[in-house]
Amino acid sequence: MRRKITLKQIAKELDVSISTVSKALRNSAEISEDTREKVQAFAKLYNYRPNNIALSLKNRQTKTIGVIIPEIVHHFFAKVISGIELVANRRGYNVIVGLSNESFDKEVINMQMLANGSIDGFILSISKETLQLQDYHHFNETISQGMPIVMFDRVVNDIVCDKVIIDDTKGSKNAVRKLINNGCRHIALITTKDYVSVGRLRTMGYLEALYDNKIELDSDLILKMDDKQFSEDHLDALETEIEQLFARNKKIDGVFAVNEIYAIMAMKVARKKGLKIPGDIQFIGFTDGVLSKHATPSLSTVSQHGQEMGEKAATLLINRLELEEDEERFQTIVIETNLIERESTK
Amino acid sequence: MRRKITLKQIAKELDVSISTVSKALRNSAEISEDTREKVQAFAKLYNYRPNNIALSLKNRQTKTIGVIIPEIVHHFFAKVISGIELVANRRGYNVIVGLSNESFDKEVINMQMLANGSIDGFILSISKETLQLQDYHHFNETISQGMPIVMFDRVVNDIVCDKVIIDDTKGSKNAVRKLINNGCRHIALITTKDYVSVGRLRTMGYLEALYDNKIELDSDLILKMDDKQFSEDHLDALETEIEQLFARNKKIDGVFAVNEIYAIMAMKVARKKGLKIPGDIQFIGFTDGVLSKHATPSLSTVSQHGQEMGEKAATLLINRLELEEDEERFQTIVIETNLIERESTK
DNA sequence: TTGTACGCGTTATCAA
DNA sequence: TTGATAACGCGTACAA
Repeated sequence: MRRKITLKQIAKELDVSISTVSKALRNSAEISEDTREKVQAFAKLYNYRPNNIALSLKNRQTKTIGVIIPEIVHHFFAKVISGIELVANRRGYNVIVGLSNESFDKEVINMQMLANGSIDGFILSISKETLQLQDYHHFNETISQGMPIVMFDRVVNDIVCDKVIIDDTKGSKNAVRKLINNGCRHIALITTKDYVSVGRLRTMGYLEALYDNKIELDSDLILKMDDKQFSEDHLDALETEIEQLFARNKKIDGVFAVNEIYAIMAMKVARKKGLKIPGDIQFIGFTDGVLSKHATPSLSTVSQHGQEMGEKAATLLINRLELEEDEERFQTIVIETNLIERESTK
Repeated sequence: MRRKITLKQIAKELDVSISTVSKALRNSAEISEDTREKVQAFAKLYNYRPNNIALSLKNRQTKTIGVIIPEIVHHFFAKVISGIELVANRRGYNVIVGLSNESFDKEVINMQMLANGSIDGFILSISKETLQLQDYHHFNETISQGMPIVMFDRVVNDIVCDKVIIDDTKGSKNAVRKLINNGCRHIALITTKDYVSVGRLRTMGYLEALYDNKIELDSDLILKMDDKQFSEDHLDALETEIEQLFARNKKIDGVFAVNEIYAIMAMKVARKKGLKIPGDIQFIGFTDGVLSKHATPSLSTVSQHGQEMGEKAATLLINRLELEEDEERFQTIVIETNLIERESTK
């Protein structure tokens, strides 16, 4: 099992110096046509490729982007990665993925692992546990070491870096307004605890829409789930909670959920109770997922444009990496959401 | 924006040699307690971490695994990655992901990018285009350069390497047998063109089950889709094809589909025609996905155990990487499938 | 107990 | 036109 061929080996075989080989391969004008051809032919024969690691060491850059996401088995994050990959590869960068699994410790460890020279910069979405603990030292440390970070979707203001987000409040406000315009007056909200930034913002959108339309807030209609991750247990608990929500609010005629699974679950419960969708009750979720599209009835959702988010994030990061001087101004790009109307709304 | 601190800088600050610093940090007995403490304190203060790139170059190993998959926005592949990550991180490896997007060229480019020193070995699933072209030179080249490959799910016999697969034939045979036992006699098969290995094998399972149960094969019941990827267009075409399938076979009472989306689509079409599930017609799909679980009715499927596949693949690869001598025997691990019965079957 | 020298693979600079 | 040398950051065998 032979090793990959190196400049040194080529040089030895051809009885020239290493630097001659190096120059010949890079078509340097310094080298005679003769040697150049000889070297290139030999290199081609043995399928020579420069060693990336050595180049990284020398150039002090790895041409690799580190991506940390809370969970990969999730359509939205998968889409984002897909977008990052697209831009990164086009601009000559690799993408390396780390999973935090919604855990603070794993997030920290994963970042340390990558920050020690493996990558040039991070693109990440903060884990729920980190958001809850509000411990952001690892981000600040990374940044102060000169490694840029771009955050997407789940971000916090405390950290000074580029960000790509959607207007969660506006997106959910539009959704709830749509329900109201469609005649709903008793709209339930299924959301997460407030430490999840996107959950909080989407809740705000719900409140604003009610307020704008002079619909009185009924806190009994709001369900805040405490989810670390979508475990099986969590789903069961979710179902029970939703059943109780329906039990104590007989007049619910609309549901807005801050993610796909909550909405699907709510539809399931409603259907079990014999409610007609969208006749008796209408539903809107929040995400990009396949579940929404293929559910029965298909679910209207606020689209997050995950792919675009990934592309924007990668562009932001690479631009910063390739900037000559330190550009101090950090950007926050807000991606427009749009409401995809399907069968769950009138 | 300061750079990461290096041994050299510490040495200079403390006015000792680089190797002294290196040894002190690694708790070498050679170094006096005095200097050791001094160095360690300083290093801690400046948050010193050895540069991975330099270590990779020196040790001639990167402690990184390259994963190439055809498509990340896909529950099964996401699950596999998740499994790979789990094992890899536990054993001190990073995971770097490349997407082939079902394209031969992208697969080749991505592999070349990573093979030049960035990683120690590959875990991959072959793209559809590659399977169609039957051009496997890039795999053989990689292997002959001493870089191990572990293939999963979509594999080919021509390549000598470790593999992790499921028994596709057996899995689908069981599924179809289940339909037969449940009383189905006119079972449609929705599959892919034969160049997709798993499609072919699953088709075989279907045929075997029919044969074993002395049910005559009706080729009109078989639909072979030519899908490069699950684009929107493809889905539309799929729906049309399925409608025609139902139109020309009035008596269909069971459907076996080689993936989730085909099955869900077929259910949708059947429901549109007013058929009761599972009363009039029963469905079984093939995969791990969320769609199946949350569909209405929920879809019975052959579970592929993607997470386990990833774990096994990573274990296989890392074991080989850490083996002293070249172990020539290659393994093919077959993961058991099992039928998850949900509401789409009796 | 500490320091020097070397090598990992590459490129840039300077000398021959 | 070619080659020697240094440097990227690290660890280690060996010398002091």
